[in-house]
Amino acid sequence: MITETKLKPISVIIVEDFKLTRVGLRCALNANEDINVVAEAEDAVEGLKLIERHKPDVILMDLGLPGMNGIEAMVKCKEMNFNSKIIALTSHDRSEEVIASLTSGASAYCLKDIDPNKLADVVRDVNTGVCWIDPVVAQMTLNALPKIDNIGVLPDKSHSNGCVPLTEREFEVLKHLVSGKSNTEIAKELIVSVHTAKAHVCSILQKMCVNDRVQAAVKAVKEGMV
Amino acid sequence: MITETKLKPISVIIVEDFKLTRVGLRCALNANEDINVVAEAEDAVEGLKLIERHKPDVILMDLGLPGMNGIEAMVKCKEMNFNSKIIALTSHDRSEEVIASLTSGASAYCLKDIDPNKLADVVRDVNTGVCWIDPVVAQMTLNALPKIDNIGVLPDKSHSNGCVPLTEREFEVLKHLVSGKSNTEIAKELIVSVHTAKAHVCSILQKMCVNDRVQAAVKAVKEGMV
DNA sequence: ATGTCCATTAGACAAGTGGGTAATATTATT
DNA sequence: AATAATATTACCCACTTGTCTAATGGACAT
Repeated sequence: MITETKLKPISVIIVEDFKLTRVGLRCALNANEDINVVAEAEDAVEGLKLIERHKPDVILMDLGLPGMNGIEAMVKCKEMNFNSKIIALTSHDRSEEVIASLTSGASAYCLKDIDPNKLADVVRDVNTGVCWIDPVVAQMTLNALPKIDNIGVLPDKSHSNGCVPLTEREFEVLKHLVSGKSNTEIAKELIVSVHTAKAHVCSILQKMCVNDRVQAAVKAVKEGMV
Repeated sequence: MITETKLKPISVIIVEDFKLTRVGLRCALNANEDINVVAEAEDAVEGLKLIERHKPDVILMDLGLPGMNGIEAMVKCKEMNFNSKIIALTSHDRSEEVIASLTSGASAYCLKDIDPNKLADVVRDVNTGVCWIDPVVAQMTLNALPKIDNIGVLPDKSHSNGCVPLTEREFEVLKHLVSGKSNTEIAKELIVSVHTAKAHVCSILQKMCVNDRVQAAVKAVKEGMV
């Protein structure tokens, strides 16, 4: 059963300047038991405040906002470092806007004429980490990806990163490592001895199959495990 | 759920070498009234023949096929120019594999441990043109998108590297640094002494306003200067 | 020619790093 | 109750890193 029945509902914040659209979104989403719109904002500044206060699971962000636009807002939002997923919502289908959204923190890109039920599905998907892109702009987004030599990509040697998962603690250490902290600083942060920090770093390196912390940091950033 | 009322079902072809997985996929999908698995293949060559014959709406393509691999198969498939949507299916989460799939014609990337009901949803989504990417690899895919910060869409990030520009040589060193090389290795690569390499690294750190090479590497990756 | 910037080299030094090995406590799992 | 995994600490050792001062030659501009 994937029905999220008795779990706590997905909390959502809507940032959208048109009142009518805002009401529409709220109604469409609140019609679902597993989704709960906890707040709404009509501009980015207000939105960011609400996001900071509520730390929602999912943020519906209109791109065409007055004042600070949606993309700037998403950047600031990501800087706050909650784990909120962002759905970019717009009526345009400009290529740069799509790419800019997705590289600025959005996990999904929806056009406003999306079916309300479908939108609820997207909210659920995005909440689990899925990347979802509207049909109208999907192809152009895929075309923007850097081309890689297709042949030889599959040595099928299953290993790379996923094989040995990091423990929670190691993951915590990794985050500090990526932010450029030394072992001593990491130790201080986690309130453990330097020896412990070193031990964690050491096993992180081995599990990630890299030789030093720089490689670990780069790999972590590139693969989005931060 | 969105019940696709009495329209003709979505036709699907499965290309997968493991018989058991194949059966599992077929059962999981055929359990849905609006989805109809019309054919199955256990290798790419056979798969392409079936695809040509049936012109399915959606193709489930395993990447780790014997002989011609799934990515090659997708390229050939796209060359046939039917409008079939492709879902890449694999158990790996290697970054290059994901990108290669999506640039070779796939509209979706699923790991094999996906929930069967979810897979049916993905089939429906993809059939409408959506791009859908598994949570495990979503972030790394988004990170692979080209950064576009010179367009008016994005906030003016002059702080990034604009303060003090790196020289060509330093840039060269930075690239090696990001790839995880030690000063000794960088020196060997550039055919200079270790002292030189260290000197370059030192000025890179100062120009990038960071304290150590890890921070430099992370910043370089995040801001797309590599 | 003079000054400035860059690339190169060098020696020295304090601090940090990564690899060993090994021990103990806590926590799940069986 | 026994086992396994994880977190924690410690010590030692070779090596790396980042900063410092200092020197040399090339390029480019005023």
